[in-house]
Amino acid sequence: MHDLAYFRANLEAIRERLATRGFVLDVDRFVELDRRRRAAVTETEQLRARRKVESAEIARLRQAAVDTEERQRQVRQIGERIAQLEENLRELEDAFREMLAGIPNLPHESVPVGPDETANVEVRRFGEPRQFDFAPRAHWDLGPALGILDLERAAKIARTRFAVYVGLGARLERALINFMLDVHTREHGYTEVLPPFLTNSDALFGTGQLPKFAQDLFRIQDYDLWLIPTAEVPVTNLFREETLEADRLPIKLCAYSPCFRSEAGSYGKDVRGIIRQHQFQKVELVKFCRPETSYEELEGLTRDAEQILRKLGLPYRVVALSTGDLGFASAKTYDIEVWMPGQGAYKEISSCSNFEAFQARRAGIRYRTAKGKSEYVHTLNGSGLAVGRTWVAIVENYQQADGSVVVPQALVPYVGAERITPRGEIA
RNA sequence: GGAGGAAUGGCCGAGUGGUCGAAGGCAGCGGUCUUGAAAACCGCAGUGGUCGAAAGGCCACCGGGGGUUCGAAUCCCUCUUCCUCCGCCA
Repeated sequence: MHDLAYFRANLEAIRERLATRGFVLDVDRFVELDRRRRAAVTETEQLRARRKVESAEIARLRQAAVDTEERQRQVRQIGERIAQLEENLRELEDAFREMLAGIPNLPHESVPVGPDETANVEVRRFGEPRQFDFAPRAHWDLGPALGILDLERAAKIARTRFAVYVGLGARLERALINFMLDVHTREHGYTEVLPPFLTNSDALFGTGQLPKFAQDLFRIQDYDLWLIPTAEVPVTNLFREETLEADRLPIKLCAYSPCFRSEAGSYGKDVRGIIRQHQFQKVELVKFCRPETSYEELEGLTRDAEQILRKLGLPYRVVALSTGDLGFASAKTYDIEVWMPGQGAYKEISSCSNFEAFQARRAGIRYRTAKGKSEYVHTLNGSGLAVGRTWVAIVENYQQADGSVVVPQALVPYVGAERITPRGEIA
């Protein structure tokens, strides 16, 4: 959500800026809606002011024992007129708010301008893709062969795009979650939270998933509850409609959660394996900070996420998304992409964004400045990391010619094994 | 799930139909006094919207939504949250 006064005062510049991310702002419609809405507000309020005065007059007259029947009748008519105007105003407000809530954030000035992901800019790289002396296999071959991943039974009990992890496969997933949480809490200063995995509509509006992206979510029947698509939603909304003390900032939280996405419209994309699932596990990093430090905090948050890959010895690169590839609420985003030998490509494993005050305005998250004024915080988040994709990266990068997988050193204490070999836990 | 009670400004707490945006206290800010501070005293102080160049008006907000009324913090309905008791449960 944009700041209304700022938005009105800079319409043309904003229209041009939004165009770089492929959003067409209907300036005429905005101006017209805003004009009509304000006219309705003025008219309604003037009538309300009149009713107030008249009512006070009635009170006075009645104390003086004067008959007020006729006056009451007149004021009743004013009241009826107000009710009509209020209904009209409500419609205008709804239309206006809906339009405003559907406008994406403005890209930060440092974001490369371009129409789509082809304009993304690589900012750094870590490690080199390993040279195999055999043909590396993809995880959808390795997993079932090792008996650690069962997609067929998952489809039977749920549907396609779900997975069952078995034996050391399940253990590896759990090990990664604990490893990531330990690194972020012990070494990077984040506080761990374990939030609800379902949230209400208000929370999803706050972070920007609603109203525009309802089709990407799973909804619970008969309740105003949805399965979270990311822990960003419950964690960012922790402080919804709250004013934080400035000396508490920045607040750094991390959370493990499963994430649920309908993946509507992604037919034919990443259909094999577990790259794209309806349910996956993720450790999320979330920050609340003062506006003047948010870009510094974005660099730090991205480094924190990268650190997991470094410790695991997985090659990756960091990419600055172009204006055309930015998510709805983001002002700037770095994607971290890990090397996947089975697919011969770098695949997104984390997305780290600064939302500036866009989410804070929607969710009403403020802080009190030194002068005592309350202002909106900046919010940031990033995956630290997507656990399922990290699982894939380990299996594919650490595979051996005999089909086994060597466990990265940093993870051995968590997995309790140095190597994953077929065990046949479930036939 | 059932029965009762509660929800007022940063905090505490008055207020059951008519200048109540809301007494009082605490905390906050400015000032007087003081070498300085404290105390005391005086004053200022909420959020959002809207009109206005500004000064300043006006409107809304007493947990959320709806209703009754000329007029609602006050009455009615409903929802939410918290507390007490019963039931159930991990």
